[in-house]
Amino acid sequence: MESNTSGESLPICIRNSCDNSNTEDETLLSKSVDSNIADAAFLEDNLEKNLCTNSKNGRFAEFSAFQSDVSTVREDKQGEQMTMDSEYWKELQQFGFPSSFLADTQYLQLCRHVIAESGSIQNTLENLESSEKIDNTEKSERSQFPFFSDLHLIPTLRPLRESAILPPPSAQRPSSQSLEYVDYEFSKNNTFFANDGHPLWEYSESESSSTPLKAFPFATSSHSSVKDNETFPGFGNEDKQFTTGSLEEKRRHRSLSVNDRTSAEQLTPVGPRIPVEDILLQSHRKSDHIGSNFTQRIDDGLYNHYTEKSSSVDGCKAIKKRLVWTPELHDRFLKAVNAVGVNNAVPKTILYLMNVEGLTSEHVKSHLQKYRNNLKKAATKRQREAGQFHSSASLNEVPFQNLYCNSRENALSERYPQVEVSTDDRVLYDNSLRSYTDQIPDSTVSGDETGSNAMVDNVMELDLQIQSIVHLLVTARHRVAELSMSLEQWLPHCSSSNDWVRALKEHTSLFQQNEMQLLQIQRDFEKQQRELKNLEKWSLPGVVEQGNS
DNA sequence: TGGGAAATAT
DNA sequence: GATATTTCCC
Repeated sequence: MESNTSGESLPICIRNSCDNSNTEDETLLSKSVDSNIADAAFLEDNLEKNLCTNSKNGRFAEFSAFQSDVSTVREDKQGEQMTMDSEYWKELQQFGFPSSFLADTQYLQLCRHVIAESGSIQNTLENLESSEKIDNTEKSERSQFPFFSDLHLIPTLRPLRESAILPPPSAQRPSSQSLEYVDYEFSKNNTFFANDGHPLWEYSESESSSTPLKAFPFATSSHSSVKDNETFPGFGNEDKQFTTGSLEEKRRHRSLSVNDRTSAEQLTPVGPRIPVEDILLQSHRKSDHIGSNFTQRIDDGLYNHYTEKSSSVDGCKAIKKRLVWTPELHDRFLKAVNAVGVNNAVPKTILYLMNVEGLTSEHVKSHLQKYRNNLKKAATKRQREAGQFHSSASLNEVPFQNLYCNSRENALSERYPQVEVSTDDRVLYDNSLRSYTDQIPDSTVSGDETGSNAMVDNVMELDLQIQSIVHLLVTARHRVAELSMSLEQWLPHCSSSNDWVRALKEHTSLFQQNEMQLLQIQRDFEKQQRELKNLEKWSLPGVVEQGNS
């Protein structure tokens, strides 16, 4: 066997031609397995922790009890299989467990599964190593394991999460509540904090799945004092406080006390931390405002560039420099928009919320225009393609589809989809479930949005986490599969026929099967993600591209 | 002021 | 030629 196609013909992932000796190969292989396990363990850990806190918090207190119940009932089935049984999950779901929670749980189990599988491969590998069967000379000829050396594929959870699409802080205001919305930060435990450290919400005790979270209305006391831009309705000019000094401390929570216009609702508090950023100022067109001082601070990095064009005169002529919407700016913009809801977003408000020095409502206006157009475009496109996601049938048990993507298609009809999201867990789950398994009663959506503002956000956050995890899982599994494939190749050269070899082979095929599924999952997943991205961040503005004329 | 669309700049 | 922004109009 060896004679033939030696090294190179060996398919698979040979990424670097290395000439490691076999021992090295083995080591690598072994290491790879180890790291797979570690990765999986890491995932498990995180998930578990997460679930733990949740339940500790009472959010899903009833779950454990329930679960143990169910599991005993289903003792017959094998633990693992049981978890893969979508009926089981449906059942749980009907008991009111939020989808995000169930999904977390499922993934946790998947992780365990991966660990288990990795573990057995490792064992096999160990056997293999100890086995005399492996002839050193034989081994020396093939070095197909080098590729694992540089596979630090598995990213850690955190970075992934960070790169995940941030859920728009949907700002649907709870119609009847006066929760204020603020930029948040996902914390490790179950409390969410605003950027300034103010706790926004946390999982609460309420058992009802519909209101698991508790939002902390800000310390209202504080806001009144806030005064920077004060009631935002008033600020008319763009000259915000140049007194940058204060920014950092700026209370991000400036609540606008109440709404201005539309009576009603909003307490649109704050936008993001409003540090007054720096931007370059542009000299405006002829009508320059206020004199000259446009501070032009170009903050490193952050803000953008007003591309200066006519370098010549500046003050006078209508030199307006073109504002480039950097990702940072756009990000703020999105936050601001989402804080109020696209439908209520108007330049002035956004401008206020963005709190960027030097930005004018005109800038915002046009950007908003573009934004809306993009949303419409995306929505349209989406409708067209509707119905593509559910492919991979086999994955019923992996409900990672997202959430706000297909949920409430209807509501969106009114143009700005993503922001419309105002649902509760249950709804999300129903929707996602529906797409995979049809039927399942539609729960009434619109019902209560009360206090779900924060909850919705939380759900989104959790869903995001799940997405990240799925990603990790897929990657991890993929890696394991890769590993097994190479093992398979190696096997034939090991002329041995022990049980472990057989077992290994079995594992191998198993993994290959899994891999297919996973790929499918991943594909779907990515697709959804793309869609989501489209809806949510349409395209980043000029950003990077540009150059060239 | 805000929305929308034409005009420009990149 | 396609986009991103700015202007112009209502």
